[in-house]
Amino acid sequence: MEKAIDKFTKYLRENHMRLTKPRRIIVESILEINKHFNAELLYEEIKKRDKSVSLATVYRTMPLLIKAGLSKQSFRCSSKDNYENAYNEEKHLHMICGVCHKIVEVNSEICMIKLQEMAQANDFTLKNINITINGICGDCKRKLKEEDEKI
Amino acid sequence: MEKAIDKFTKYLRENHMRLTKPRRIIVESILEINKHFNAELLYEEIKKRDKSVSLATVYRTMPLLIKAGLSKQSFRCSSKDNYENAYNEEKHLHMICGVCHKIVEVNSEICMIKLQEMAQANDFTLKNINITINGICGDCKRKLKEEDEKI
DNA sequence: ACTGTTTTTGAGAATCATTATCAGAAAAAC
DNA sequence: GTTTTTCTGATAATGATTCTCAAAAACAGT
Repeated sequence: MEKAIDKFTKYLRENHMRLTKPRRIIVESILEINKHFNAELLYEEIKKRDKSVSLATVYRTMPLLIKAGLSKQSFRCSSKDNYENAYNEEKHLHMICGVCHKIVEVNSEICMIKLQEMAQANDFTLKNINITINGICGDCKRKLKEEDEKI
Repeated sequence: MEKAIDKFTKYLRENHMRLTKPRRIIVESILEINKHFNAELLYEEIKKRDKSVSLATVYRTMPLLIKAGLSKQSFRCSSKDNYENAYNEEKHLHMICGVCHKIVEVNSEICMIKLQEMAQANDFTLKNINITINGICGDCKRKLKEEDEKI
C-alpha cells in the first residue's frame, strides 16, 4: 500500500501545490486518528504536534485530503461535518444516537455493492457513499423509559 | 391512510401544542411539494399562500413535523439541510452530483431491509435511514471531459 | 546562496444557515 | 371576557465554515 504522505505529495505535485510543514503535520495527525473526526478534533490532535498551525489551514486542507483520496466526508453530527480515513474501507456505515450522540460504526458489504451497482446503472461516477442510521441507542432508550416511569 | 393534518393535530394535542394558522399553512405547503426540499424552498411555497408566515416559524416547525412523522430529514446539499415527506417511502436514496448539484432519487429495498436488520442487531431503535451517494453525473462528466480536451 | 515568482499561511473578519430572544398576538381554559 | 398558556414575527445571536490579505515559505533559475 502506498504511504499516505506519498499519495498526498503526488496529488499536490500534479496540481502545482506544495507539501508544506502544516500540510505534513495535518497528514500525520489524521493517521493518528483511527476513527471519524471533525475539524475541531483534528485541530486538537494537530496542536499536540505543532501549536502554530491555524484552524483556517485545517479547514483549507480537508478538501485537498479528500481530493487526494486520503480522507472522505462522512456523516454530520451536532452541526459539524465529520470525516474519516479513506483506507478505513470496512467501516462505511454509521448509526448515530440522537440522544447521546454516540456513534456506532458497522459494515454492510451487501449494501455497498448494491449501491455501487445503482450508481453505475444511473451513469453516475461514484466518489463516496454515505449511510447514516439515525435512532436511539439501547442505553438511552432504557434511561428514557425509566424517567417515564418515575412520573 | 391517515390525513397529514390529522396526524399533525394529534401529535400537537398529545404534546400540549396548538394547531395554529401558520402551522396549518406549513403542513399544506409541504404536501404541495412532491420532492425533497430545504427551508428556503418551503418558505417560498408558503409565501404563495400567506406572506405573513416568518422564516423563523418555518425553522421552528420542521422539528415538529419530523417528530409527528410527516417529514424526515434527508440529505445535505450546498450547506443546507434537506427534508422530504415521510410517506414518500419508495425514494430513500439520493445520488448527488458534486458539480451541478442535481439530485437523482432512487430506491433500494434490499439495502433498506439490511439496514433495518443491522439497527435491530445493535439494539438501536431506528428513526431514519439516510443514504447519500456522492459523485459526478454523466452530463457533467462529459462536459468536464470536453473542457479537458480543449486545453 | 540570491532574486523574483508562485503558493501558502495565520489571524481575523465575513458569511450564512440555523437558533434563540422577547414583547406582543392567538388559542384554549375558565 | 379574563386569565393562562402557547405561538408568532422580527430581529439579534450563534457557530461552523469560508474568505481576505499582508507577510512568510517554497520553488525555479541563475
